[in-house]
Amino acid sequence: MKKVYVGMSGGVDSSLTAALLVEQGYDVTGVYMKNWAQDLPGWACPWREDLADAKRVAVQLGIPFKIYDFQKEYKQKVVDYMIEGYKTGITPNPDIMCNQEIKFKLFLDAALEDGADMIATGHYARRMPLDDSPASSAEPTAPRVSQRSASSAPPVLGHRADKHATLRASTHPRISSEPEAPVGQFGLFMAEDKNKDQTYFLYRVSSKALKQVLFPLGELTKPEVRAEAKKRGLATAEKKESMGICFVGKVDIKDFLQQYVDTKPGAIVNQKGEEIGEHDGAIFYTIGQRHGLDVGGGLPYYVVDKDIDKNIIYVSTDLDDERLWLKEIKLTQPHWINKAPKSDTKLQVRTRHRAPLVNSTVTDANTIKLDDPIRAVTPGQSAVLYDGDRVVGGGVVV
RNA sequence: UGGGGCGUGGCCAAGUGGUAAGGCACCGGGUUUUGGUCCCGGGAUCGUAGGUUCGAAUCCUGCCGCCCCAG
Repeated sequence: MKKVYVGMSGGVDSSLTAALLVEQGYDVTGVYMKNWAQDLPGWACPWREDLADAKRVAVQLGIPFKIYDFQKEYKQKVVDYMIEGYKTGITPNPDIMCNQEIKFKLFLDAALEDGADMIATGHYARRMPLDDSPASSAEPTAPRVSQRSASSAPPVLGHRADKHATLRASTHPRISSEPEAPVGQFGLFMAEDKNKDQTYFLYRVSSKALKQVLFPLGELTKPEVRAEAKKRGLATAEKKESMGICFVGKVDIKDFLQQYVDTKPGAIVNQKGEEIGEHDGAIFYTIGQRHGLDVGGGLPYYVVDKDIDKNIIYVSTDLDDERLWLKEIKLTQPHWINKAPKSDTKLQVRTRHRAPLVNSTVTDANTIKLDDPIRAVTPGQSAVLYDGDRVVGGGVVV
């Protein structure tokens, strides 16, 4: 009987995950990962309730229950990564980091060491064995060498890319790119419920880890999960969705950062070059952002760029501002789940959770040319590439 | 202190006699396992003091403030 350790957060999804595995005959152990337990000014960390809920469900299911304390590692690998990223002017994605470093590395390793054969989580994603004929190779297009599109790249983009590349290089990037895994075994696929699919956050999971991971909810829709949980009388069946940074919760990111970073007021400059207001720290703002600028009158302003060194944020009322619509994305720290795509491979990409897929061409390991421009592609966020339902991999936007 | 114009919620801005549109910002809520986007909801008696009128933000007068022309 396979021994499976299930990450139980105290929510419906992971609760039902555990229940399903028990029913499927696995030897299930529930594990609550204690990653964050600190209150913040004006915000109480719900870890006690979450732990209690997870434990309650474990008791209902009659499975062993454990607590793994990863607070130290979570702080280092996820929170510090996030804080450092913001300091350099990018907009990091802590949840992707959390999956890479904590759930599918630390937790996996700890579980295996503890005697588990596999781990499982309540993610909406699917894992399936790949055929011998690797589905990874999409038909190669015109057999030309990857051509740089220097001409088509807007000057602004080039400038910005360089700027951020420099910034990143000066820090210690915490996202480590996995060595290319051998083709084979398992691929990561979008969930059946395209509305809840969470593969965007999982593209940095290694194929090695995928061999030992189960996603029992991959074939279910959210309403079904709710119904099934209710049918089984799980204590968390009606629990409200939790949102925000995983394990930390719905904290105001600005309030959170202010606990760790000192900032100074700076200028808000519009598309005409006029200073139209003052912000309280450029690191708090991200590309495409509209609210929080406190500048009113006429049309809404959107952040189109920022200069972290000068502490200036650039805004525009022009919805078609060229700085807001990129046709090409430059990546750093690429990570491919099974195999890197060949040059000029046609794939689909998304640059944020739940965003529609956009047809694109991977011209080389770190360049994606988009068929249609994407709004507010943001440095620090990830671009994830799909081949149909299969997650090919992706990288961090530079 | 010669002439002209303006002053509506934090900002922009409709409304010129019938009892305050709309947008932005902000706040609250919703969507969302990051940030962001998006969606819904919320606020003013109209610079001020009088007058005319059944009734005024809308007409008249004084005052205050601002802008332009006045070279």
